[in-house]
Amino acid sequence: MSQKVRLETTSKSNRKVENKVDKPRIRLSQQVIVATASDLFARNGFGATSLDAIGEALGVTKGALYYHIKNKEEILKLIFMTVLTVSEEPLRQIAQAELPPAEKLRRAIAHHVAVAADRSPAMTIFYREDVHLTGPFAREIAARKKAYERLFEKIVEEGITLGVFHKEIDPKIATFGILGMCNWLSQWYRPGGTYTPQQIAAFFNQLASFGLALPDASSL
Amino acid sequence: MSQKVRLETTSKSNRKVENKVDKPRIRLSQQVIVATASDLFARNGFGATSLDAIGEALGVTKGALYYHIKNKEEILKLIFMTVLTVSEEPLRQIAQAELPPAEKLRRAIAHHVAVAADRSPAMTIFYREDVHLTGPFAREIAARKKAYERLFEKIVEEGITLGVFHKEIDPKIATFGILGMCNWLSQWYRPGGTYTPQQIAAFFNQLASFGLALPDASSL
Amino acid sequence: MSQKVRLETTSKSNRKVENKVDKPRIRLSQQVIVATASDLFARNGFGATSLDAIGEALGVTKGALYYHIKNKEEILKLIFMTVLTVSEEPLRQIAQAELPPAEKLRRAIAHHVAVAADRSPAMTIFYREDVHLTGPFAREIAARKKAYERLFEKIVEEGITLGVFHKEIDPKIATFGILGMCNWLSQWYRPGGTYTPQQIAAFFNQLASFGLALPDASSL
Amino acid sequence: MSQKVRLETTSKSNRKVENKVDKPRIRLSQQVIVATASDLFARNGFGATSLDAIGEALGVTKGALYYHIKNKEEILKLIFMTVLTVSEEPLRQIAQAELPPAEKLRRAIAHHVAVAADRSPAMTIFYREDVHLTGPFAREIAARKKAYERLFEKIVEEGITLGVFHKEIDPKIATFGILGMCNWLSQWYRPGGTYTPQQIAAFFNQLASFGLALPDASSL
DNA sequence: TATGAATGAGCTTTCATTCAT
DNA sequence: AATGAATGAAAGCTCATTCAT
Repeated sequence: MSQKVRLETTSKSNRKVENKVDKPRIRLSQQVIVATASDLFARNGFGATSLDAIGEALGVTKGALYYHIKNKEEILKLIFMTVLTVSEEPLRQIAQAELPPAEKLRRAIAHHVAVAADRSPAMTIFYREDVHLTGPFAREIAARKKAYERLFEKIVEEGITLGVFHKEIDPKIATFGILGMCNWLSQWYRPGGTYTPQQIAAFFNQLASFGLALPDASSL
Repeated sequence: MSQKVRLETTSKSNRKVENKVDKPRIRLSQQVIVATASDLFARNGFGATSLDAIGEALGVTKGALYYHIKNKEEILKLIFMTVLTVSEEPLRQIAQAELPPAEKLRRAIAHHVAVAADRSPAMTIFYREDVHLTGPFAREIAARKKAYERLFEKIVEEGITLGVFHKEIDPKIATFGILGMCNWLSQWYRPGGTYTPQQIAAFFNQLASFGLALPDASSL
Repeated sequence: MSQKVRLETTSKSNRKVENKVDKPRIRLSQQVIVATASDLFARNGFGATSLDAIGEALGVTKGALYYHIKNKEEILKLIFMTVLTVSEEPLRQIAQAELPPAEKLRRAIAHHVAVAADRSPAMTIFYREDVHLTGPFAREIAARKKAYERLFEKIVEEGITLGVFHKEIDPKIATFGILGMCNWLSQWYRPGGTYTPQQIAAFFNQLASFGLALPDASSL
Repeated sequence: MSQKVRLETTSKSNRKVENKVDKPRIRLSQQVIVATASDLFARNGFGATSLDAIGEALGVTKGALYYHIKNKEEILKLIFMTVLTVSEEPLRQIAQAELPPAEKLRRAIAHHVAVAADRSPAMTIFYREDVHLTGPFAREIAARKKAYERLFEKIVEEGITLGVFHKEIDPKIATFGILGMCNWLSQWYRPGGTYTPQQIAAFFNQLASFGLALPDASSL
């Protein structure tokens, strides 16, 4: 008469218990959280990823996350910071180096493609979820993003000034074109595909430097 | 003497009243809703845009929206359909035309840039919010997106086959590069900027066809 | 470029248009509304039946309904009134008639079964949706329902007083039992089933009057 | 001097505080929720009972409920399961026992009345709110309800076959009659009334077995 | 450190009702 | 008489955040 009734619908608590079994139970930390969240944000979107989901993926309750992060937006901020951290310095080095512009461009593309390829989820988020940043941080990111683009642009300008790049193409537009080419990776690149990031970078450099058209195709 | 005290109680109601004044009060319809929603989705993201916000932007209650649309996702679907509708057919025409590949490529780029510039918010949404589509519609969109890319790719392949395009660049990667170049517009293009979409398209065609490097830059 | 995009999801307005075709377009009136609503309320519940649904079933917009009824609750009220109107008077006649109690009971059961069978939806609503009545009307219905039961009860009491019914069974409980037996029809009766309402009434009278047990089953 | 100003900002919070005083503040759990919801559903109907109302009755926010239940329908499902769980097994035992049919019937009625009286709100819901069940669960309940009725029916058939029950009454109709008699309890039974469930069951058995009419009322 | 439990704000959606046309 | 359109209130549900344990 007072028998417990149990529905077949796995209740919330049940689900948690079951999952705990197969989770590796890695030591929780900001880094681990950010890494896991990156994957989820990239796959499902920032807004559509709940802290519950992140916690579940990590084998902890969402409450535990707050021990390591201030709030959800902080995770996003950390992702943006990561992207900039790994991107900025190397490009600055390349831009400042004593090299011919064509070589600079080649290296810049290689660098950018490399980052985009091996930080794929973070990169996806970087260019998709910027609307969710607010306040001064949003402005900082926007500024640094612009600065990054400017470094690229300068390489192009340098090439034009030195007379090795076509001066008919506006350097800003060219830069946007090349960056777009690279950033678009996040829409289609999957690790383990036909080509390595290095090969892709080589193709892109070929395209950006010499174009598709064969030089002797004079009649075109 | 009997001064009215004004509290900081978020003057939501006030705001509404004020807004009504300057709203054109356009006749509500599916099209108008989709247009307004496009702007908001592009600016703030699909998930972060509430129906309340769309209603407010239109000067109606959110309830009124439901007289014209089935639900929030339908708005998104309509945006996706719009993008495909205006994109597909023209590209198909170009791809099938009796033209040299280089000219096809030039036209394809011009077409794609025109659409991306013309329908900037819709395009932004198209490539950013696809995660929010579900079910068969999501699959349909994915398939048609792929088909669109394939049309582009075929132009490149044709150029290679006919011996007018470099055969060193993988056609798939080249396509992704060119499409990325164009699609990236949605991240930086603003109507009324320095260049018209036509000029931008010309630059991109120049870049994709001949590259930045001057042909006589033999020492590279 | 400004082509209209149309989704395959039949929009609200579309649906309406399509339906209008096959509707007989009966002259709208309170009676017709109540009849249609009865079916829907009985099938789906009062709360789960929208005025939209009623309108659709009638081939008109819900707004049109308000020309004939004050509001949704009035429809419910009318249904309750109908049930009482067709039930009360005949039972009163039977109760007051100059007949032996057993015959009165037989007729009362026949009457009640007949009403329950041929006003099946209304009856279902009568005993299921009373919670949705409010105010004085709710009280009135409750009172008349009780009065109806009382008429039945009096027949039983009369039988006991006259020494033709078992005095061991409390007349109130017996009445509830018999009424329950009949009212339960609304849960299982479907027109066109194995038995006619008359036959069912006969079975019920047999059961209520003589029971299942055979009289000579003395050893039981 | 620096008095805090208190505005008349809809004292919602106040109201809550007041309520909290007289609420027992029982430990929240699925069981408690289901119990409270049963009362409210029975009294006001499933559709007309909001989760807000359930929460208020329990002294918690509606959000808190979702920690323990998946959604509103799950509460309903649990109620249905409870009814079946406490009903089925005992009746099965009775039906299978080595007993004369009349005794089986007596016990079956006693069992059914006991459950209906004991779980009055749940029983009310069981027979009133089945329209709100959907999908496979709805089908399962319907099937088990039918199976339960079938058990009853078999007892009647057995009595007829063994020659101890009237063969003039269709066993299916008799079963519906008897079950209706019992189920109707939920419409009028209140704990602490004149009779105990056991007494009511005895009356019903008397009625169903021997009827109201005195055997020597030969002239009927 | 982590959990279980709860809050409160916000969201999408539904719907009875109203009203200009 | 009837429609199209809109309102506003309420509902179910989700989720970031908090906090006692």
